Amino acid sequence: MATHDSWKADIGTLSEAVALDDRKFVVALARGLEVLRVFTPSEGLLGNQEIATRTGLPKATVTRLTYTLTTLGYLSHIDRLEKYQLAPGALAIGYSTLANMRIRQVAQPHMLALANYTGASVALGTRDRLNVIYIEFCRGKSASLLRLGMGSRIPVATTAMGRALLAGSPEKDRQWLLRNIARREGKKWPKIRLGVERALKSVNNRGFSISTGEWQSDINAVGVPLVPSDGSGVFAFNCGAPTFHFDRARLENEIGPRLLNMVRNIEAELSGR
Amino acid sequence: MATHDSWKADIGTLSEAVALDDRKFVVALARGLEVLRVFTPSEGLLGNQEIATRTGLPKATVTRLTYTLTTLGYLSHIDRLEKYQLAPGALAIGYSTLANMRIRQVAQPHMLALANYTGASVALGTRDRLNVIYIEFCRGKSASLLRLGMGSRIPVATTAMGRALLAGSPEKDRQWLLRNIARREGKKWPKIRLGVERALKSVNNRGFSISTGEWQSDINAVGVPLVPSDGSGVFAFNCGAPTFHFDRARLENEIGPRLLNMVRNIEAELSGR
DNA sequence: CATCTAATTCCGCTCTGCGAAACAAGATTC
DNA sequence: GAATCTTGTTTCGCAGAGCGGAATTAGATG
Repeated sequence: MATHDSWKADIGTLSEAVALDDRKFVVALARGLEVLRVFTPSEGLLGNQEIATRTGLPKATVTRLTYTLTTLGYLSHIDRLEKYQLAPGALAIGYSTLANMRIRQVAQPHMLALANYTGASVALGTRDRLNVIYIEFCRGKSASLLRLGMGSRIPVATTAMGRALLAGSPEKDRQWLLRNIARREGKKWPKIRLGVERALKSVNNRGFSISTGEWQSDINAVGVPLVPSDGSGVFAFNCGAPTFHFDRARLENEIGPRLLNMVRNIEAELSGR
Repeated sequence: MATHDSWKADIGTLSEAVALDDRKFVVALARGLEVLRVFTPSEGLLGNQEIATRTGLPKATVTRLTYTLTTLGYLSHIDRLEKYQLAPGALAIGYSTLANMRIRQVAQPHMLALANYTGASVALGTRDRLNVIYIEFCRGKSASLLRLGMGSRIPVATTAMGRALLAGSPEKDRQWLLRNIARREGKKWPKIRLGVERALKSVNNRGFSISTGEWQSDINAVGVPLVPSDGSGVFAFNCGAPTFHFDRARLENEIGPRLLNMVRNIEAELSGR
């Protein structure tokens, strides 16, 4: 096998590292998708060279892949800069994904109600690789600083929502995730680990996780996992606001239980009918 | 070459039909992406068989592709139903795409202002294949019936925004689009064509296109194209409301010019600084 | 004009990806 | 409970798609 297998390190959807010498695995497809993945919200314009170094693929291969992706409308080429950017085709797939998450429609009104009542922001998210992605978001009055919204990516290990997702994931996924986060965080891991373990216990005991300024120093939040019985995935909600608005006591005694209650209602509505 | 090339008919990004026997074209990648595309907002759960018939690919091939996509986190398998659905990985790519469209950030406040002032909904969209996709949306007070929002797909030929996009596209793309729409619409085409041609003239003369109930019988709207000078694509705005709110005269004399003015401002802001 | 750097093209080789057909696993019917 | 659907997986030999090192082109820079 070739030497360009850096993406191995980063798969993380399935429950265990795969045998990648697998006869069923279509490498060309994986590589093409990997090219799309190197475009991130912060890195939106890339040339073939940059793509090549970032993916570890040889230049010639990248040329072919970008050519194909451009032909199909997933990338577009900015002639003036000799760079590529993601094109609407990539959007279309994302929107189809979003449209098929019934949980969003069901959850939205509940989230809105809670956001209005508490004045905080309420979000619904799920996990992709080592990130959490918001798939629905209700801005509270005190939204203030928070530069978040749908599509935002936040870390797994230091946020209330991320920790709730961890708690809701099957054991194998959780192990895999923690292993990889540990590797990435290096020295910071021991401290992070403590927070995670405390949060997992908290979810088991009280139903919600807490993060007090562990990600953004001025934001406190609670999180609750939701695993729909139809097996459609693992989700989590959070409710967060600036620290001066939610102190720890209020988080534990009021907001946490309230968010939990909301999730119970959504859960019932999802499986009922 | 194999007989499974239905997707040829549907490419539509580049300026002219490609030589697909091209040595540079990675077929396996194209096929894998085609598998993702058969999942639409209305068809969110598909089994291998269904995917095979919809794409025209042989079963064995589909098995391999779905296996790969699942491994990578773009599809997830619902065991209970023996079906696949789009997974968060697909979302992530879409969000990265959105995040890199500077036009959204720039346009948003302007759109909001116009929506508030007119009471109508204002949207920003771009094209993917034969559809228009909303990438930003401001709901007006009179939003009422309109079941739209970000990610909505609307037709090209019968909507104000679609027609504005047509007007803003390079000649070759426009030709290609019209040819394909004609083919799809069949008998209805002659009538649709008239509306399109009138709209193209209208954009040239007055700067905006109009659709009065030609898509949704109770919605009137105007549209204005915007082609940023950085070559990042072709976009269009619309401003629409129920017919009783926007009669034709008001559309032509007030809303159209106002939307056009808004777009000029956005354009200036985009290229300036 | 020489010297960068980035993108594309060439081209021969290899191993990937292909797909018909066989196989497996449930459901349904009679 | 044998026979017949339907849907998904696996096998396996072959063809040629995709690969990637190296050469080439195209622009920018000094």
